[in-house]
Amino acid sequence: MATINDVARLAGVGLGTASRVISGKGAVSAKTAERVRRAIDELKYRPSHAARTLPTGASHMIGVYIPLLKGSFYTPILNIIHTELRANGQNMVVAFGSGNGDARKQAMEGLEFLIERGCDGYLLVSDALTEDDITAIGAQASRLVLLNHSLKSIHNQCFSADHYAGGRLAAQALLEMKHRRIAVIAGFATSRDNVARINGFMHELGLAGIDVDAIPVIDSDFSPEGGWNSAAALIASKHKFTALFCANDEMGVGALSYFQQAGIAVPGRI
Amino acid sequence: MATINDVARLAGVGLGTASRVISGKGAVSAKTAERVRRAIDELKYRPSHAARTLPTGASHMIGVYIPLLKGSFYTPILNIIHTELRANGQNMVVAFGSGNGDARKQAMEGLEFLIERGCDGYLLVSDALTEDDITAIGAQASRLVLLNHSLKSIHNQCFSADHYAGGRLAAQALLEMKHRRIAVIAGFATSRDNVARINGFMHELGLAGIDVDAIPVIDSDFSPEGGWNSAAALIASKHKFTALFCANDEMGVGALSYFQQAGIAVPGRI
DNA sequence: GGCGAAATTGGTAACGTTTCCAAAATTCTT
DNA sequence: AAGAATTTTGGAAACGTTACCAATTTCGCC
Repeated sequence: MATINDVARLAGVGLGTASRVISGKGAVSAKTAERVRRAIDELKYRPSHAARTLPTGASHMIGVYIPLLKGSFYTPILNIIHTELRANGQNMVVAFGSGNGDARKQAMEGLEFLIERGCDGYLLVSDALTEDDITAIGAQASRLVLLNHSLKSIHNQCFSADHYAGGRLAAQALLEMKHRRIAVIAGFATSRDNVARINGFMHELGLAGIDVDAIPVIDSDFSPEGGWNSAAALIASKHKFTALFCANDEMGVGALSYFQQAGIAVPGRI
Repeated sequence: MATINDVARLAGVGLGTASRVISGKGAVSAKTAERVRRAIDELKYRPSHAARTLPTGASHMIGVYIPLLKGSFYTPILNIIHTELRANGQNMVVAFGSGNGDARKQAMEGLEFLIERGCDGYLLVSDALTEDDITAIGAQASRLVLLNHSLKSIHNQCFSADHYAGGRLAAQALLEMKHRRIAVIAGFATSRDNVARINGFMHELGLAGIDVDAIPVIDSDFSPEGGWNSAAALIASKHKFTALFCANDEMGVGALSYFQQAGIAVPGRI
């Protein structure tokens, strides 16, 4: 691979001048710049990313952690992050959850892996991290952004959707359609997202005078299979309901699939 | 950030010795190694990835290009690549297709982007590249692996599923179930995958004595929406068929969705 | 205890950039 | 035309690591 030295020699200029042309920083006369550019083309020169990182300290890589690459939740997020990063000349280095251990352990493993690589910044989509974890990564905490989670110590580096409001909106939609007998398929009971959505949903139903304690709620796992099984369980339980709230799309799809197989029309009977 | 020099000084050893302990290459006495390790802990030392890359030339990053992050085809591939890479201490740097321009242009843009970063190797999932493109990247061609495509000049760096055989297997499955009137929803007519699958499928039907020219084939686009529309078009066309072959899962899902909405039982009528 | 062999150690020279500073060349001003 | 001001240029030093070589220490053996 040709280096900047080769370029400088071929162009008959000094090292500094070649560097200025390549990086575009600092003035160079038009004539000289042209000569350097010709040398670059001739040698098919490409700057070494690693060598550039060393004196400047900027790696132009952003590490992104996603709990898992599956389903309809994280994938579009990853897609958008990638597009935005690339438009700004940044690289995306990714780490997904390993699937072993609890969510917090996986997230920290992923983050550590990314930190090893010396990224300029870190983008974590996970609500499992705690204040202790932030302390543990020390100075790197200042280059960390959290999505879908909020921690006091870095609260202005945290960005979330308002899941509580989401739950309320879902409830309002069903209430507007005059539904009063409503069933719920919830996600993991330990998931903050889930708890917030369900709470918001119930709160709104309560305001409408519905007895929320009588609402059948099945705790599931955010997966299509979980939605399928939960829908089956709801039907088997003989509870009567005209509408169903699922805490995420995946379970909604699973439930729809069960209803179709069971010959229950949606929309129609539910 | 602490450097290897800080570690060496604190441990009271030479630079070379510290390097040997950290990289694990070369013999160091147990006593000394322990001293160095304590210094590492105390300083929370982390080797700089970029500095390491410079003398060795190995960046420990593998660039992966995927045409798009959507649907059920590429995502699991990406997932598996990630798992395997990480288990070997490698990083995955990803580039997705931009969505602008033809597939070949996008793939080359993605590859160029990755090459800029100086990865150790490149993994491209794309059947759009040509021999000219391989020539264009010069020496980097030796560190390129192609998935789902094959080019003569680097044929031992190419790995593909046998789409023709896949089409044949699909046909055999339907024939075994005694289907004789079969419809087809194909993918992009320009897609090699699609052409191979359809050809394999038709070949097998031909062997079974079915008039393949009479088979209704609708060219679509591999998307659920395309499958939906094509299924609708097939039904509207009044062709009679008891089985349907879709060139990929996405279109299959779209077709199923249409049939459900149209009240056509699957399995049952189709 | 002394010798040779082997193991361990320290430090210099890369790796390919950027950043600076001083020197040289050019332009402007009078 | 001379001097001052400005622009352009070249090259040394630094970034943090690894690889190598030479020097030192340790060990085994008679």
